[in-house]
This record gives sequence, structure tokens and C-alpha cells, in this order.
Amino acid sequence: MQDSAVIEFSQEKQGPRWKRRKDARPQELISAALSLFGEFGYSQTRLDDVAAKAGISKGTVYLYFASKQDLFEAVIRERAAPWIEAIRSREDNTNQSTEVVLREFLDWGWQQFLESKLYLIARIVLAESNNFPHLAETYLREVMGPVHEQLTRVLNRGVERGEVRGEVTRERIKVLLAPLSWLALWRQALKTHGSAPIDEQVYVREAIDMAVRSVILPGEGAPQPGA
Amino acid sequence: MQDSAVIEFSQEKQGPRWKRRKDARPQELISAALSLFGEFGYSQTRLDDVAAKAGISKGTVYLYFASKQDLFEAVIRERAAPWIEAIRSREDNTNQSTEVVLREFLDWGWQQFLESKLYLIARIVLAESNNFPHLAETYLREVMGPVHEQLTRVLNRGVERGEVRGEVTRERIKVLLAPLSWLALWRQALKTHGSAPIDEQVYVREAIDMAVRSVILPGEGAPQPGA
Amino acid sequence: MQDSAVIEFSQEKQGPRWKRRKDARPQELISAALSLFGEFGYSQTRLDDVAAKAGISKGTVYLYFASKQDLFEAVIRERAAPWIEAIRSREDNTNQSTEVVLREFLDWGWQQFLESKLYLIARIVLAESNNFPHLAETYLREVMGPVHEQLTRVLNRGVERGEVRGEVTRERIKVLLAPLSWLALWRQALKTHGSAPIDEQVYVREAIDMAVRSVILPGEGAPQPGA
Amino acid sequence: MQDSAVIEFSQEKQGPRWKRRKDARPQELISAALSLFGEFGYSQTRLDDVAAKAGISKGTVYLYFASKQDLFEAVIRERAAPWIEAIRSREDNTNQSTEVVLREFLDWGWQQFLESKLYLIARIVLAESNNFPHLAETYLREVMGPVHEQLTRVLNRGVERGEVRGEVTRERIKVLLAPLSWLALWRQALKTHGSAPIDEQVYVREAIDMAVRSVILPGEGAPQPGA
DNA sequence: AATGAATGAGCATTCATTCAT
DNA sequence: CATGAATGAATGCTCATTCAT
Repeated sequence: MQDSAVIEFSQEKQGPRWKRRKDARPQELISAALSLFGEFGYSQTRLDDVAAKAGISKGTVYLYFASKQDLFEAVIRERAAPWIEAIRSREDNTNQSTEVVLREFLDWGWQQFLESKLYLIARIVLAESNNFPHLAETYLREVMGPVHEQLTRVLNRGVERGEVRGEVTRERIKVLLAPLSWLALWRQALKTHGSAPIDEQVYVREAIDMAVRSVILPGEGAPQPGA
Repeated sequence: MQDSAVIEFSQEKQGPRWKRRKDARPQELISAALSLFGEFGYSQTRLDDVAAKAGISKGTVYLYFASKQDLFEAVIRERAAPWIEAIRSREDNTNQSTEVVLREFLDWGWQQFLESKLYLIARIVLAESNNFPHLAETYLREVMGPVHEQLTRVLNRGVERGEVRGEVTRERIKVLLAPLSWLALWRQALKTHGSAPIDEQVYVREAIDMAVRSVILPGEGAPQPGA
Repeated sequence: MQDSAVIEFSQEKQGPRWKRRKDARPQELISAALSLFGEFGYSQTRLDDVAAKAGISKGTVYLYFASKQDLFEAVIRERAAPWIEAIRSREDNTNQSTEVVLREFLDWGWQQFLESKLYLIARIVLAESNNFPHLAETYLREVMGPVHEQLTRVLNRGVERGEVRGEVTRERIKVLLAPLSWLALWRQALKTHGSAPIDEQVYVREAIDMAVRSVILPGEGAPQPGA
Repeated sequence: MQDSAVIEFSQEKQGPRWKRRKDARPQELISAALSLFGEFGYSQTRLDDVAAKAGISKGTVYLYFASKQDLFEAVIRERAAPWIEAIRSREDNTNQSTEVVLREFLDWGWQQFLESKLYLIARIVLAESNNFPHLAETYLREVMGPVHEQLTRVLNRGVERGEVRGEVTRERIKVLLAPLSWLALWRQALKTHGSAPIDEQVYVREAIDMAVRSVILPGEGAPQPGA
């Protein structure tokens, strides 16, 4: 992140006296932009509104970001970075059965995803994938890639242990993650415009159950849920 | 002078500046618009380009559609109508086991979805759901609703027959359909921008297998695939 | 008028069988155009609407008039011609006192003006006088000119007879006519948008009285009204 | 090369591309708009031209006025306000005879009208009265209303004093003012397009004389002019 | 650093005019 | 003759970007 060094530095220097500082501006802008891009999409979001939401004037945006597109990409990087870091540094508890590890991973992953607000990003990246091809590519590689790798690792270990069925293909991985990915994309729209809004907790539980049931071989130590 | 000869020659070949195609125009426009909206989204698609793609001039668009938004909605209606009709009029073969019916329904449904080009629509509706709230609502109700109903019916019959596990909740239905829905949204982006594009046929097979494995109770007549 | 010969000819030929004929089209168009130009002004009147009001299609307008402007000018000519003819051919009853002649002339002139619908024309010509300078010029010369001449003649005779006060200047003539001219311009707006609409008959009587009182010398044969 | 020298020289002299003139802009715009609306009417005036005349670019107009119509109404308000204020706050010299008061009022009123440039407004309001009905209504009520009231007061006082003839009706008031109103509407067109332009001073004197002669009863203290 | 006035390219929409039928 | 589909220049308005203050 281009500004992280600056931010850290200023935080050290100012200590407890936390006031709105010019060093905080990029974060505030990114935050405002995330909110508006996430709600209205890239084109329909005016820089005027982003500036207003960040409490600064229009021209000031250009002191921190070279263009609307630059801001957009900064938003994505900013949200993706901690997520990528979290995913990459996660260590599964290998003492547990694969089922438990799988459940914990998906549950934890979903929490991370929500907290990182990446569900907002996902929708825009998808929407704008033809206008900003490299963003879609980056998103798929940087954001989705690590999850795939982790999940692949979990399942391959399960295969070795005889707890997981069949072969671990890229397609299967994507299918297992799809219910949560789908929810990420639609949750805002479902909340606001769905005639019969779904219970998100129930949905997530079902999504994880489904993943488990479709790959975990029936065993004795970890009985299938809902059976 | 050779130049004038060339010009005259070309003029002879040019024919009329335009033809009247009153009946064909709306379809051509809708088709062009679907393609461009689907590719670039609503805002980034200029009516100029739609007209050019349809082989007509800008003003002509307004002979058939009152506004850009009107055209947009016509595109959606046009694609959704046959799909809705197809889904509603489908009759499952109730002689078959629930697993077979389920597989056939999902497979058939995906084919219909592809043919109707609704995967293009889905992405725009999702992207613009906050700018055109009623479209998202309509899409969820009119396009997704019928599939949910059909799938719910299939599974409820399976529950009665003792072939399907547990309770058929709205959330479970959505989870079962999510892998295909997710593919619908991402397939264009995956094709163009995915670093390691997936094999769509494999993915769809996995998606259906996953649905089956997660709801069908193990029985004798219909052994679990991939087991 | 360019079409009058044609019209007369066709009328003779067709006799009683009066049907909508192509020869009547110019008149119908002019009539429709007068109504719409008079209501909305030149720019705000669309040729589409004129055609629709005349019961023909848009393209047909161009069979009779070379352009919108041409139609506009035809409308004015069409309305002005009978008025000019009427004014020019009027013979005052020189047996009467100047007051009576003046009253009769103004009363008669106002009736003619109303019947010719020139009050609709006047407003547009005034409004568009900078966009169509020659129209304003023509209007002032052809439409207003003859009235001035007639009125000047009446008053000059009155001066000779010792019935009219002072000198008959161009300015005085215009002032005498102004109240009726003003009413012509505003009557539509006053009817529709005036908070307290005036009584037109009363106004016209006052306008004529005012003219009389301000130029007729008190005499014995024709006592001042309202005195 | 001499060319580059010239260019550099001119660049040095050019100064900044624009200046910020926040406070002056609205007035400049209103002034430019008044001039163009007054000349060409509402529809035929392009915002581009207004901007150019005000020495700014098109987009800047929208920093100060929400729309063309908004600018139009601002122009009218801006011109009408001082006039209304002037009329309302006028105190007649009640020591004078009604004739003198009447003459002074009309003469003063015409000066005010000229200075306020309301004659430009009047023509547009009349021209657009069907496209902007509320403007005509407002104009009649706010701009013409106060004059009618003042003039009515003057004449009623004259009636009480036995200096003014007959009854003071709304219609008579309008007739008395009509010559000046008419001049207001036509003066631009008469100047530019009139074949024999009138002498405005003479016209105004005649208009006032006519008003006086038609309502003031002959008395000893104030002999009728022109008699 | 911050502001916000000013810019101008861009786009949806209108409508007088043309022309294939 | 008549039609009305098609055209394309024109115009109001938007908004990302620049720059004087």
C-alpha cells in the first residue's frame, strides 16, 4: 500500500493526540469510496460524493489519488491486503479431523470476508470486469487464489487421510466455495430488494454443511451432520 | 479523372443509405444492447454504440424505445420471458428416482439459462441493483423464483419418498443452486480474465454432483456418483 | 397566395361533393400550424404535432412547404392577406361626423382583427422578431401600415372639418391604436393566466372612448361620451 | 524561428486561463442571459451562447443555476424586484392637481420601466406565456399589479376631488397604460425592423397626453394640453 | 496542503429534414 | 401523392479533472 508507511509513521509521532490528520486522509477517502462504490458501482459514484462523504473538498482527492480509477484500485488493494495476509498466514489445526478443519476454515473464512468488506469489492469487480480487466484478473488471483490454495491443501490432506472423497480439482474447489461467494455477491441486493430475505446464518450453515457432505467420506469419528 | 470514376463506381455499389426494417429493428436493438450492456454494464454502454452495433443511427433508437432505461428493461424482459415460460411449463418425469429428476432438472435448467443468455442479464442486474432496485426485485422474483419453486417441489417429493435428507428450506434451495448461479455471474470474466480458466463442463458436473450428494440419502437404486 | 388558384379550381370542379382533398391540404396545414404556433410559439411547435393536428403524416408537410420556416411564413401571409384586403377596400361613410367614423372604424377594425386571427400572429411575430427580422418588418408594413393609413385619412379629414384636435402624427396614430394592439397581444395570456381576467367588451369600449376623447374636439353635433 | 517567438510572447501576455469570480458570476450570467433571452427568446437562446457572452464556459453556468429555466426565472426576478420596490415605495405629491400627479407618475413609471430593462422581460414573458404559464401569471400580478394599484389610487383621488371623469374600472386602467405597454413590447422591433421608426419621446408624450385627455375633466387651474 | 471555481469532453435526447417504400 | 422510418446536427446537462487562490 502506497500510504501505509506514512500512516504508521505519523501514528508513532503523534501518539495519543489523535486528530483528523492529513495523513489519515487516504484512509478516510478509501473508506468513503468503498462505501459508495459498493453501493452504486463505479460509474454511478461521483467523486464529489466521495469527497463529501470523506469530509473534504473535491480537489483534495487529487492530492492523494491520481484519478478516479486510481482511487478505485486503491480501495481494492486496501481491502484485499489484510484478507490476503490473513488467509496466507492461517495455520489449520492439523490435530482435528478434516471435517472439523474444513468447517472451521469455511466459517473463519466467511467471517474474514465479511470483516474485510470484500463482499462489496466482489460485486464491483465483477460488474466492471470488462471495463477494468486487470482488476478482475487481480481479484481472482490475489483474493480468490489464496483461498483456493488453502482449501486445496486441506482437502488434499483429507484425501491422504482417507477422509475425503475423490480427486481435488480446481472445479470442485470452486463449487465448494460457490455458495459463500454467491452470498457475498447478492447479500446487499437480497437484503434490500429481496421479497423474502433469507436468514444469512442459516444459509451459511447450509453452505458449509453442503460442502462437508459432498466431500467428506462417511466415517466413525465425525458423523455426518443432519444425517 | 480517375477519382470521379471511382466515386461513381462506389456510389453505384452503395445502394440506399438505409432500409426500413420496422419489424426487425427492436430485436436487433435488443440484441445489440444485450451484448453491450452485458459486456460493459449499463452506464458504460453508450447508446451511440448500441445503435452502431445494430447498424442504425443514434436517433433511430428512440423510434423504438423511449429511453436508455426503457431499452435496458426491454432487454431484460425479452430474455427473461422465454426462460420463465420454459421453467414454468416444465414437467418432471416422476417415474424416475429423485436423484435422476434432480440431475435432469439442474442440467436442463443450466442449458436453458445459457441459451436464454440470462447469465449476461444476471451480472448487470446484480451490478445495478442499487441503481435500479425494482429490476433486482423483479429478477429475483420472476427469474429466480420459478426455479426455486420447481426445485422445492422436486425435493419435497423426494422427502415424501424418503429419498431426500432433512428439511427443504429456502436457504438450502439457494445453496444448491448457488454453484450454477455463481458460474453464471463469473463465466464471462473467468473466460477472459481468469489466469487458469476452468473447464465449464467439469464445473457443472461437479456442481450437480455436489447438489445430489448433499441432499440425496444413500439408497440402493441410485448409488452415489463418485463414490 | 400560392395555392388559392388551385383551391378555387378544385372547388369549382368538385362541386357539392366536398371531401377532404389533397388540394385542401395546404389550408388544413396552415390552420393547424396557426393554432399551434399561436399557442406555443415557433420554436416550441413541432412539425410532428402540426402534421398530426392536420391529420396527415410528417413527411407530407414537405410536399407543400419547403421548411418549417416556409410554413410559418405561409401562415402569416394567409392570415394577413384577407385583413389587408379588407382594410384597403374599406370605404368610410363620409356623411357621418368624424367621431362616428372613428368609432365605426375602430370597432369594425377590431372585429376584422379578431376574425382574421391576427392576434395569434401578432404575438409570434413580436416574439420572433429578432429571429425572423423580415417578418417583423413585413408585419409592420403590410398589416399595421394599412390601418395607419386609413386612420390617418379619417383623422386628417376630421382636422379639415375642424372636428379633430391638433396634428395627426405617426406617433399619435400609434398611440390611438395601442390599446387595441395591446389587447391583441395579451388576450390569450390574460384569459388563461390572468388572476382577474378583464371584460374584453368593456375594455374595447374604453379603448375606443379613449381614442375619441383624446382627439375629437368638443362640438355640438356629437357630444362627448361619458361626459 | 520568428513564429515561436511570437507564440512565447503571446503566452506571456495571456495570463491565467480563468479567474475565480464567484461573487460577480451570477450577475454577469443574468446580464448576459437577459440580453440574449431578450433578443432571441427563450428557446432560441443556447446556454453555450449565454456562457460565451458572460465570458465563461458552458459548465460554469451550472455552478450558479440549476437549469436553463432556473436561469430564466432568475433573470426575471432580478429585473422585476427593483421595479416592484420602486413602484410600491413611490409617494405621489398630493399637493398637485391630479393631472400633474398623473403626468408625473406615468413619466416616472416609464423611466423606471426603461431602466429596469423590463421591456425586454415583457416580450419574453408574453412570448412564452403558454410554455411557462406561471411566469405570465407572476408577471401580471407582481409587475403589472403594483402599477395598476398606484394608478387606481391616483385616479380615485382625482374622482373624489372632482378632477377625474367617470368610474375607475380595471379596464380603464389597462387602457390608460396600454400605449406605454405596447411601446415596451415593440420598441426593440420598431428600432431594428420598423421601416419608419417612431420618435420615442414624441410617442411617450402623446401616450401621456392621451391618458390625461381621456380622464381629466376640463378645469380652470390645469388647462388641457394641445388644446 | 486544501479549496472549490472553472473547464470541456461526453452523453442522452430532440426534432427538422430526407428518402425508400 | 403519401407515408413514416431513418437520419444526424444540435443542445441541455454531467462530472472527472485542472488550477488559481
